[in-house]
Amino acid sequence: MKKNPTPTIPEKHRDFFSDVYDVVRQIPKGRVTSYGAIAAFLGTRSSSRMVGWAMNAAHGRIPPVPAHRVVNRKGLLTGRMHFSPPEQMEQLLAAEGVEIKEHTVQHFDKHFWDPAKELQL
DNA sequence: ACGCTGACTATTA
DNA sequence: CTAATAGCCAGCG
Repeated sequence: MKKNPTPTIPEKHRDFFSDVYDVVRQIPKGRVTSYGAIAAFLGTRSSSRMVGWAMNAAHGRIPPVPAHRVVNRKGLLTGRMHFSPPEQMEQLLAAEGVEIKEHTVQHFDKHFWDPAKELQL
């Protein structure tokens, strides 16, 4: 245990970053997850926005963070506009076997990967 | 210091 | 199903 995951007192939000990146990097190929799932796994369920914020800082990070595998709870690739070419995100997902239509993950529940259930600690 | 914005989600109508 | 509202918190003008 790192410390109390209190959302109001992230003494070192850096831990939050590390945790987010660690989880995202463990997403299996061809799977996707949501910001809320990661946030809930970290204990900051309500701070799902902070996950996206962490993702924004994930660019240029090594080892690389597969941020393209993280979408919102509807399966919509809301973060596509933050990639070099916005279409890169769905392109990467498509290359991993994830069907994308109208910037949205098809069969989202099927490709969904929940760290709290699959990773389990 | 104050208000607005944003890679979000859950609840309520 | 959609629309509006609240909660969340770092960053920026």
